[in-house]
Amino acid sequence: MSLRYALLALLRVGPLSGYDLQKLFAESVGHVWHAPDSQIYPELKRMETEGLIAGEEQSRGVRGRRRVYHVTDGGDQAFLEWVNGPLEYSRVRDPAHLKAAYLESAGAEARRAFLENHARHHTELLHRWQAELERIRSGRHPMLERRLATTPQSEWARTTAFKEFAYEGLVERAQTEIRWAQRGLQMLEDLS
Amino acid sequence: MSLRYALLALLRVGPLSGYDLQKLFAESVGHVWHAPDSQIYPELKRMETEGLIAGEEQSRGVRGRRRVYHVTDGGDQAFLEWVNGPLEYSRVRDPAHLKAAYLESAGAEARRAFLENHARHHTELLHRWQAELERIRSGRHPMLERRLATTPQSEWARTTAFKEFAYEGLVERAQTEIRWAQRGLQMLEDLS
DNA sequence: CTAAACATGTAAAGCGTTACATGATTCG
DNA sequence: CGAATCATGTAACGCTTTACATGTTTAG
Repeated sequence: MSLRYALLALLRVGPLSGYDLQKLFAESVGHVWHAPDSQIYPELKRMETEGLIAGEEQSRGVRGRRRVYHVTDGGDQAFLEWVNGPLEYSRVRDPAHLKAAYLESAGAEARRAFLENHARHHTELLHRWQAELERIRSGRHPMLERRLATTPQSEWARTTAFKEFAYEGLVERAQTEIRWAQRGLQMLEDLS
Repeated sequence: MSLRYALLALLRVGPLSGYDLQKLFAESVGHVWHAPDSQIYPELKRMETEGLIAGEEQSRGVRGRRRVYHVTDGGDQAFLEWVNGPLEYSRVRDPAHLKAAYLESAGAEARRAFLENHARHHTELLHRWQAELERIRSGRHPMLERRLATTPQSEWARTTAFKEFAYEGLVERAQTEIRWAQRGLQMLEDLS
């Protein structure tokens, strides 16, 4: 349900084809909301039939074609309703902590592997998010640049601040997970 | 895919009916993996046809019946493969941080409401998990008690330690989210 | 006798994943 | 001319949610 708002957020900055959108998606919103192409194209179609976006068919070379979408007034309104509306939190469903709770049934090797993997996984995320933060702070973020180009200069600080803030939250979360896993590894040593 | 392992974890301690399981589920594993009854009953059936568990029909009063399930050798093995196997992390999909990244498009009121709600939501989770931790530490946890009853005393410390550890991770995560939201509220003041 | 608790599901719809499928264009 | 990139999907399957659906037993 959030996918369409992620797509609208990108399209609100300017018209894009499904392909461009998908590329841009991967290196911006995709960091907080993954979606494969096979989900993006059908969703764009659905959004068009619902009147949130409109597409124009363009030709590319002799036989090539691409469909460039832009946000309609309805889509803009839907986006604003989403950002201004309440967020519903989904139920807890946490494979890592579920497994952690039953780790005593695992072998010594599997316990260590689990915790090391947890630390590794979140370290990768941490790096990704730190790099993203760096790009935002240094003004080298592709989507943010496009975004600021259509934003009054008086709003630049605010716009950047919210982007930074979002990624800071992700960085802190990753750090918390890494600390937890490392404390777990320490615990394994203490227990043996 | 984790649901069945959560169910197996409970059943491995001792046979239970779908109803008992569902009640126990809500106050133990349900804290890290939510599932409604309408998902539990069909899953039990599927697990039975796959040979992971076996059910015995019991009568209750004149017309009443209940099906009591126990774990088969195959189910036990499947559970051990799960705890000993690698955990696959799902792709990032984070509604709260997605929205946070576009908060500058929201009105001042909606921004504050979002962050306050985020803090409130995670404060509730924090309380739930702290209470759970307290029950684990004081030996008043229903599932853990049943569990320890079938565990050699030499393993009690270890078993309890892993449960504590899992919930500590959840507590720390909730605290991180609350701190983040509160820093965001501070940021709103600073920006205005 | 009535409410709460016991007991067990079905059906439909939505979202997401994975695998499959195809073709055009541009650059070197 | 071949590889990379551009461009767009379909199909099948699985998990989750929500709503609906029904009946029994026990305690007060």
